[in-house]
Amino acid sequence: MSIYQRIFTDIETKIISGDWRPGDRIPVEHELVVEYQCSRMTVSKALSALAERGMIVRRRKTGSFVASPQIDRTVMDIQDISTEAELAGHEHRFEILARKIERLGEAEAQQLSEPADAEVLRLQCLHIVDGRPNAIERRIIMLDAVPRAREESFASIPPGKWLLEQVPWSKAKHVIRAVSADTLTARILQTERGEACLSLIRQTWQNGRTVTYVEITHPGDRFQFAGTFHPTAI
Amino acid sequence: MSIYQRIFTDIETKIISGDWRPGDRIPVEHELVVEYQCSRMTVSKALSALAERGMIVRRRKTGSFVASPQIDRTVMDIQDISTEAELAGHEHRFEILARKIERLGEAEAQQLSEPADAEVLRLQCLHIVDGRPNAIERRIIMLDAVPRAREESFASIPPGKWLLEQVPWSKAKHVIRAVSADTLTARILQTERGEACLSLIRQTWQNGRTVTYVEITHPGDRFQFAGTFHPTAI
DNA sequence: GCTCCGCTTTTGACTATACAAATAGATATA
DNA sequence: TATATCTATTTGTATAGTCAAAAGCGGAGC
Repeated sequence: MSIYQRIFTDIETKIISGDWRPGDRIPVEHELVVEYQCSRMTVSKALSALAERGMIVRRRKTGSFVASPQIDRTVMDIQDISTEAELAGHEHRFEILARKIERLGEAEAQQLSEPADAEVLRLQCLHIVDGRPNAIERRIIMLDAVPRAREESFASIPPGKWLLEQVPWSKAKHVIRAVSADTLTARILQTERGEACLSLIRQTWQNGRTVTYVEITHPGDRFQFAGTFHPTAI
Repeated sequence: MSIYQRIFTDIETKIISGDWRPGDRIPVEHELVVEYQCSRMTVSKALSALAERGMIVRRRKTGSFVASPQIDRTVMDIQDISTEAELAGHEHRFEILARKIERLGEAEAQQLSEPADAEVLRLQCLHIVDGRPNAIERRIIMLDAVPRAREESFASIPPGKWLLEQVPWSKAKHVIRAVSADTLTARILQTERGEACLSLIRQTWQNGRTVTYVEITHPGDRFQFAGTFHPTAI
């Protein structure tokens, strides 16, 4: 493994593991030169690669810092709902519909590849944009991975945003599907039973352990994902 | 603009414009050193950046070549349907349901930001995977951008794949939605009217001109998009 | 014909150095 | 006090080289 790859993965590991958190300053190039006994060019190459991936930001004179996670730059701009709505200039609020601590059932445990008796926090949350229901969020938070969730009421901060602050820079897997609204979902989203809904499922890991599993269901007539692929801009 | 940025964008432009096509060999580092009057490191930096973006592949001894387009590495792995099905080990075939040359209507022209009287090839194509309808593809090809489409019957090659060969490395915009199947769509996809369907709309440009506009509608129970975000692997 | 060996080309990784640009913070000036 | 200027730090870009690894190619030997 080359030196710059080692520097890259070492720093990436520290960020992904939560050892270094967003805003933390990472060693300046000169310090890494000493640590790895290599030239500044080599360090610079590793840091530039990290910067291009959006994991760190670099500023002259002040140094390099762990960036704020964006959940996903590779799978379109799927941010947490509240941030997304605010950026688009919409008014966003949310309601916690259900919140309970349980143990994982057999089927779910298998689906998440987690032990069947793991303690989880199960949340149901309704997102309302400009006064209309925009999404229903069904979430499982693994309590052994995020013990602080046990005391969090999510009264003032939506679960997705809260988790981003607690567990930054994790791995995630996404699935996007179209599903028909069942009776309950339709009632909550104030739409028709059978209405086409866009469903985003995301499972998030940190250090190989599942952190959260969430399904976000949007009414098809009020939501879409968009992404522009422009190869330009270096 | 720095030298390596100039090299990067110069080559990118040649690829995006179709000047250099997939498989074409691009000048070796030494030639670019002479052309741009710079050091090899600078050339190497530009070419490595292009390689990391997947636009070129580099091989020792043989040189660097324009890569085959993947449509989109940034917006999940949305390839053309036949390639995708084959990779997953499924049997794929397709039927052209309709093929006619028309002029763009007023509404469509506005939607595509193209002149209202532009000549287009309008296609409707059914994709069948493992014997079941998997997608209906409604496509518009701008004939001034791809004149050769006028003579192509698409009997043996699906339109998406054919276009990839004709117009490699373009810009694209994607929208993913959930829609309810109308009567016609439901009949073609052999599903129920009102059934949730996953719709992918893609508009593709080259040199600022629309090349094609396509809506691919999948039955919700037979299709999903999946993407894993793994920050690892340099 | 076939296999193995060495030559050559091309990329990959790295060093040591240089200068430029940005800018936070200290200092000097009005 | 407010503003302008200087300075030191850190990153950004570039040079001119070295050595290494991969791999195509041709020739020697069988």
